[in-house]
Amino acid sequence: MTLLTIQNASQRSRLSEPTLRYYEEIGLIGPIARDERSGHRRYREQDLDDLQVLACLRAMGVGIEDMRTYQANRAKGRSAAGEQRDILTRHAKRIEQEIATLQVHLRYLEAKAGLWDARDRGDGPGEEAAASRVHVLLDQLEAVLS
Amino acid sequence: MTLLTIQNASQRSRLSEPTLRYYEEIGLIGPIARDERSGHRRYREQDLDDLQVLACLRAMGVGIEDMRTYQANRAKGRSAAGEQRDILTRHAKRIEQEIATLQVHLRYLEAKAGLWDARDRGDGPGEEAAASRVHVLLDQLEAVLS
DNA sequence: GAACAGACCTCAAGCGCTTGAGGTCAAGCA
DNA sequence: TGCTTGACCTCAAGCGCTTGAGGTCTGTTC
Repeated sequence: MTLLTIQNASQRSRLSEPTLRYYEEIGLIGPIARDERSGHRRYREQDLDDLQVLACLRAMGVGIEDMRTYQANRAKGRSAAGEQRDILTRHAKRIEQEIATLQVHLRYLEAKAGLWDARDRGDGPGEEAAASRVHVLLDQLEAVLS
Repeated sequence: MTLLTIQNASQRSRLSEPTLRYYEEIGLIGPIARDERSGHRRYREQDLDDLQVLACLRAMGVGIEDMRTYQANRAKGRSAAGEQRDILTRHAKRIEQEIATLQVHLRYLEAKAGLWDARDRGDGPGEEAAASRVHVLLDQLEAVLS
């Protein structure tokens, strides 16, 4: 049975070391075994599996409480499959929404950056005031859309 | 000159009341005038313009320090236009990246939700173990991609 | 005139981490 | 043998707000 240091566990799970300690502290993963002399954490392969799952969920913006539920259900197997699916589809919807919003923002940012660019080059008299007015309009548009 | 309560300002800027107080506290917007008797905040149209801009920036994930810079530059007009454009294009890149990542996650979530769905219906003997194995593989894939 | 509702105030704590300070432990080297 | 290095430890504070507690002010109703 291979035991991993927190550094190894961090690399393989792609979670930072403080995050690993944090997840243990709040009980998202069970207490990790310690080295007797040094008191340092030693992770088992089993722990790594758990971390892998948590890392995925986190990457998708799943909140701590949902992670907790998901982990608990994982142990139950088939009987809790429905709830697992619900958690995931709920987040899939959130992400779809988020993508749509970001795409609006992106268009806005590009338009606006273009404006400052024109202003930077200073395209003639009256340009300054006109650009300023367009800025305000764009901001208002964005406020309505967001 | 119309003066607005914090509630009105919140509605029109789409920033929560605590956020308005917070932005004032950290100096993102200048100190807001107060009603003499009650001590309640009274927002001017000028303040609303500032809030509008901040709301846009925030909606796009621009950090506080960049907001501060952006606001300061706004007052300078043409001379700081280059820096304004930089802030915006920098964030545009971030958002593009974010969209790409989210799209990967979305595909992953859908695949995974489908798996739990199959497991829920229980498609026969041996299915349980097989699904479990696929779960682990998917998690690893996601860990690499994210 | 007293009681109530509603909008506002300030202050403190919570979220999910990250960052930093300050200290311990274990191994390698002069 | 003492000294350095590096990986680890714990604890506290910071991020950008949000939420909640507890109190004040103003206006309305009985």
